[in-house]
Amino acid sequence: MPSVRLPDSSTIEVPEGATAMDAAAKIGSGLAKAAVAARLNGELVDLASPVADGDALEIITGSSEEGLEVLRHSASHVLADAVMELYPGTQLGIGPAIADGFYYDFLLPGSISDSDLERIEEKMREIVKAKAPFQRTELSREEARERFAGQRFKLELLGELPEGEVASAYTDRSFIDLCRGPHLPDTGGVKAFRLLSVAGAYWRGDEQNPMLTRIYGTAFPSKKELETHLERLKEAERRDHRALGRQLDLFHIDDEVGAGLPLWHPKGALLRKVIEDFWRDAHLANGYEMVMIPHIASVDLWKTSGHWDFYQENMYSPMDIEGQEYIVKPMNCPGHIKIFKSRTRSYRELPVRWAELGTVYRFERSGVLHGLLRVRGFTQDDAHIFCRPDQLQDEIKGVIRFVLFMLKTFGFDDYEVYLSTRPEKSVGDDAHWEQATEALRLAMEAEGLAYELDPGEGVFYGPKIDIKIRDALGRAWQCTTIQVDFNLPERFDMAYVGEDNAEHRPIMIHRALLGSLERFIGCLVEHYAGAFPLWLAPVQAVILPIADRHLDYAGQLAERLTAEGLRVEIDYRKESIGRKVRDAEMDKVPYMLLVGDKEEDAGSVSVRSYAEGDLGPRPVEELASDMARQVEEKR
RNA sequence: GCCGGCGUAGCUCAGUGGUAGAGCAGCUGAUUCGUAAUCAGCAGGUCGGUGGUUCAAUCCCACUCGCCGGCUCCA
Repeated sequence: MPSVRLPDSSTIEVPEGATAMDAAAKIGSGLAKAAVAARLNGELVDLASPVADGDALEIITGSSEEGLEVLRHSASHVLADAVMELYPGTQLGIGPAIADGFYYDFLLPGSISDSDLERIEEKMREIVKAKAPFQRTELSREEARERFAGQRFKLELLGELPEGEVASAYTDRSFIDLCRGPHLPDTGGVKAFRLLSVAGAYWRGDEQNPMLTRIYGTAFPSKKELETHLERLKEAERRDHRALGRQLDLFHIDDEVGAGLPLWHPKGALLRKVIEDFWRDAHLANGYEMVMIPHIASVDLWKTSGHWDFYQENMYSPMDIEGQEYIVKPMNCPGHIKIFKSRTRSYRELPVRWAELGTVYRFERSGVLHGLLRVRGFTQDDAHIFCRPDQLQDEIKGVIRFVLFMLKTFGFDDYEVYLSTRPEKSVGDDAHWEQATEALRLAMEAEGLAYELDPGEGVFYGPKIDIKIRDALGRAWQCTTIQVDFNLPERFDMAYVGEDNAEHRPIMIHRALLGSLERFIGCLVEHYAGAFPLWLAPVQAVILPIADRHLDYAGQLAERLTAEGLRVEIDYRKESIGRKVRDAEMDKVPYMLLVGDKEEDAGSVSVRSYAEGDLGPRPVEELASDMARQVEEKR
């Protein structure tokens, strides 16, 4: 009898001609039930695959990452099966599993909307109930072309399949799809699924290609896990910075002002001030100096910098000022370069690190605007470091250390790091690009920062390190960027006088740590779900007098806390204490301070914390110093 | 920009081919209260904008602006 090896290096014997499923059943009926696929000698295969003597076998269940993928991929086939039946004449695109579910792209004869999803789900449930087996067939090119005649996208994919690779198709009921697999044994395994949305998507993500209709859905091994996931999506909605921005009165975006141009309300502006103050202090402490530049500049500057040629699609049209053309700045770098060039620089003064909260304006296509996360006018926490070649590594390392400190202070410890290389539209010679990319790579490795490669995603003048933070819905937003640039110094003919009394070209590092205040605050709001830690909260404590006769004492308390540098408000309204507490809770104020007869007599205050609820009475002095310490520690 | 959806009071949302409602917020008055909504009254909308169809449009159509989910693109 053939025997197969299991992951725990034990072996089991199976009958001649047994499949992976048979082996799973032999291990245990529970496992057989949960099994979705198998890994046979390292390769992911269907459970129907035969096993041979000496094979290494691992049973994949829906609870593993790979198992989920198989389940969702099968769900996408069920979706396509349903759509093909409901909308004859549909052209199939592709239908992969993705992070939280799956999608399938179709070119439909007509159009569908969200309201059609129910009908499609209904049909899918029918197909699931039918427990139609997923059947794998391997086809010759010719057979495949025949089977997919009329399916233009499938034929396109087929044509691109490498010669050596076998063309396989999976069928369930009368539905057939070109597919590598593996799949569940039958459609019955797709028990817990939900279609979520319909969206447009270009075939192969290219604007030149036709736009297909993409249907998104998700699937889980059990109904319970599906419910949990749907709950999570709802929770994410509650964290949405656009809703919280309104609720907490932080900002709004006004039609008449313009799309993508946020207006900061007092509380939002205060939050910004706190962040900006911290940012300035941190920069001064880290060897940076502050600079400031104007918001518009002559078109000549942008021609010299290369923006006019390489960045024009993101820039606003020139405005005429006495016959001269000016442009609203999309970046701050040329301004900082001009400051460098305002006099002769010695090698002794390098590196210079010049920082500015620089507001820039960029044209963004209307469809991409998104709350604070994607706007047309924003303030970058920008800085440019001009250094000698021998200083480059240390400077990049310093920036990496600095940014990790900043992100940590704001409570972000979950982020993704990318190294973006030369894009198609770019300036400069290959040697410099190579050198710059290498410098970034080495610095990250020296700092022990794990990263992924993002080929072709650099800026036109240089490669970059990007750090992305996720929003409530799990979408990653680029915040931090660190860019090495040999090109702008050359375009502007920058120089410093070296030890040898000759002129040398400085290297430039562009970097934004938070990215832009707008995007960063958008992420921050979602990160904390609007309940900011004490040091960031626009209103840190609200004093709630029980009755009007306690207003004097409330005033004294406010004065005492304000003297400590704390941001305090008094709720003067003639409302019940329950009401005042509720409203403060809704505003997510970190501390609610109740004062009544008892407190006034004892010189104390009853503390209710947003995070912990009723904390009981405390002496005023103790509270004041405790709060001040928390702020000091950025908690 | 593209695909699909949406736009009614400050907010959340009902509603109809015969020019509109609720709750909350707001204002006024009463209540002075102990940890998530005291009670009552009042006020508030050229139904996103423009044009068209119609005796009549918030509702139907076209265009436009904005928003939402994606795609493409980005801090």
